[in-house]
Formats: sequence, structure tokens, C-alpha cells
Amino acid sequence: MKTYFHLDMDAFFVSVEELFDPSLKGKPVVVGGRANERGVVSAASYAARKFGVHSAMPLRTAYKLCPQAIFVDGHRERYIECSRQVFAVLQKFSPRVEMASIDEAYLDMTGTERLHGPPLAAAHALHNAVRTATNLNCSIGVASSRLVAKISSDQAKPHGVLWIIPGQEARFLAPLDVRKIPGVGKVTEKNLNAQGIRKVGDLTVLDEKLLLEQFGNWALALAGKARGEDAGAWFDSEIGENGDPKSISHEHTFSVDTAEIAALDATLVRLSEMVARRLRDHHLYARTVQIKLRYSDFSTFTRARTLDHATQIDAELAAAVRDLFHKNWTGKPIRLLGVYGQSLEGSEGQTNLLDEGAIGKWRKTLRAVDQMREKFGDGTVSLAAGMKANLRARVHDNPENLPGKDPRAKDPPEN
DNA sequence: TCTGGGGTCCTAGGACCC
DNA sequence: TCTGGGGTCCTAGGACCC
Repeated sequence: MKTYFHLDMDAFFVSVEELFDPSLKGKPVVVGGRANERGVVSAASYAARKFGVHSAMPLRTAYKLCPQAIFVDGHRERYIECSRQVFAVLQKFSPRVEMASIDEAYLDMTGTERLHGPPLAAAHALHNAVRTATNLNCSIGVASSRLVAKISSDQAKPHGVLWIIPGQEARFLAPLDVRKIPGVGKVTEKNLNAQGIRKVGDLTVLDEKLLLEQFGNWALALAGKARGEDAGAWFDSEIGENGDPKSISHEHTFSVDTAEIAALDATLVRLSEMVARRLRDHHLYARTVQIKLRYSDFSTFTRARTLDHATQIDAELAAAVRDLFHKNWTGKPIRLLGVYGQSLEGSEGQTNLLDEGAIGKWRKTLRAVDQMREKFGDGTVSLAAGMKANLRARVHDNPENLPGKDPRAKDPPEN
């Protein structure tokens, strides 16, 4: 019998912002941007949630529901730092810890009883330890599977601990809305409801074949669980280190839709640079390059190309990206552009059609560029067209933030 | 309701190969 | 030519999560 914990931070982004500005405490707070910006709510305080505000909701809608709310920008660095502190605490409780995202983690607590006591006692100790170390609250679900632990941490919110005693999984799950199951979103919920399935328990009465055909493996496994069977496979994968990323991407939504070629081109180059930069940080190379276009009516298209060799070089990525863009753009105003690196590999592979001398020069240049960015900040160094996007974006977002006289731009090496 | 940005995983069709 | 079946790669789209 296994014992898993799922730990989930309570209103994480909001709580971190409160650490930096205690005056926010208890007030309706919305993290994600200003009330009149294009964007969505990243997190809402419990006080704001009372007005119907929730994450993923457009900021403008949140403002209509709760005009007195305090709207603040997110600070990713702060959340990453707090997440690290939480992780450090978790490691003291089990060697098998996996951060599932910035604010949640799974712990395999199997066989730790001698050290930490029975599951519920250990969970409370962890609860307190996180609070003491970070001044942040969390909720913890304890169960014999990761899936049930995750669902129970959600039921424990806020600031609670909930243990589903082995054997009681079915009784716990049966009365819950199917939407509570991770992986069941709006669409699947609607499809399930259309079949008369509203509660997890309703899944148990359905024919297995139909379940598998219409909803896939997860539904079959869940029906097993909801019947009290210890169906494992899909949600009980081992807890281990999160491996290398499968894709690296950046996208940008313009504050005003644009059909200006110079602005679009510059943005594509800047996004390509950001992707290439992070590929180098991870020592990865992308074999497939993808772009995303979104027009004013929100219609969205992706176009991908697989290269003859994997790359982490700005210019190679940008060349493919711009080509893809100009072959597919209708000419209508654009709302969003995205650049993706996928099919990531540890090296560029065998074939490389560019001559070694030119590649070597690029490498040297990029190393220097990365070092400068490290030193002076990401906005300071950009190659050619990317520069214009940086300037444009800064001027647009904050007119006072005009670039200095010495932007330290680097010219690419000549071929 | 006028809808971000970072991801993962799945499906499905066509090309291509044996 | 009326035409098999499996495996793999590639592309596009979509559901979902935080």
C-alpha cells in the first residue's frame, strides 16, 4: 500500500504578494495586470472570489464584478523563490518529491512512518513546517494514489489536511462533480453531462467499452477507482525528477492588433531570440520550429517546420520563423504571435549544412550576448530586428522607459 | 466575458517505407 | 490494378492545467 501527499499552496500568487505588501491582506486582490488591460486573472484572493472573480477570467470582467479590487502585476521571480523554499521543506519529509507546478507538489511518503509517524500526523507536521518556513498556507491531500491525493487536497482548501483512508476512495469520490477530476474541463464535462453523468459515481454504472471509446483511458481508470478497485496505471506513475522540457515557447499579445510588417517582423525575431536563449540555457536543440498566429477575431493557426538539423541559434530559428510567417500570414491585423521550439534534442545531430566557420562565429557571439544579458538584463542586448521590437514594446508599455543611449547592441558576425 | 503565457498530452490524417 | 497492413514521422488542432 502506497501513501501519497499532494500539497497545494493556498491562493499562492496573492499570498506571496501579501508578504511583500501586508496592506493587501484580507482585501479583494487580483494578480495578473491592471483592470483595463488585455489579459486574464492569474490569481484572486478569497475576498475577491466572493464577488465571482476567479483565475483565467478576463481582467476587464473581473473589474466589472469587483471594481474595488486591487489589481497588481505578477512577479514571477518572487513566486519561483517561494516555490524553492517550499521545495526545500518538502525534501526534509521525503526523498521522492516532485513539483508538479510552481505551487503544487507530490510526495511519495510510502515507508516513512518510522520517521514521520502515521500519515495524518506527518501531513500536519508538513503543514506546519511549510507555514513556519515561508509564512504561506497550503492544503494537503493524503491518499493511496496520486489522483485521489490531488482531489482531496482540493477538498481540503483552504489551509486544511484531508486523509482518504485506504478503502474509502470510492465513498469519497462518488458524490463529487465529474469536473473535480483533473483532466475534465469544460468540454469533457459537457459531454459527460450529455450522457447523464454528473457525479463521479455515475461513471461506475457505465459500460466499460463505451467509457473507453468515448472518454479514453482516464475515464476507465477512474471508474475502477470509483468502484473501489485499485486501478493504477495512468495516475500512479512514479514520482521522480521532472525531466527535460518537451517544448520551449514564447508568445506575445499586442495591446492593439497590428498589421504593420516591421512590428510583426521585429516581434518574431525577438520571440525567436528568447526561445533560442532558453534552449541554450537548457543545453537543448530544437528540431521543429512552430509559429502561432491569432487574428482579431481570435481565430488561431499554427504552422510548423522540421529542420534538417536541430538548432539553438537565434538566426537559424528566426529565419525559419519568418519564412513560416510570411508564407502563411493573410495580411489581416494580428492579435498574437508565438514561437515554439519542439522535438528537443541534446545535440544538433549529424547533418549541418552551414559551414563550420560561420557556426563557430555565431556560437562565440551568442555566448557573449548571453553573458551581457545575464549582467545587464534581458532587454539590453538584441540582434538586429529584435532590437526594434524591444524598443517598440518598451516605448509602448511605458513612455518614460525610453532606451538609453548605450543599448549595447551587438552586430551578428558577417558570413 | 472580448478572452495571457507557459506548458503537457492526445488524436487524426497523410506521407513514406517495408 | 480493382490493392494489405504495420510502423514511424510529420503536421494541425484541441483539451486541459497552473
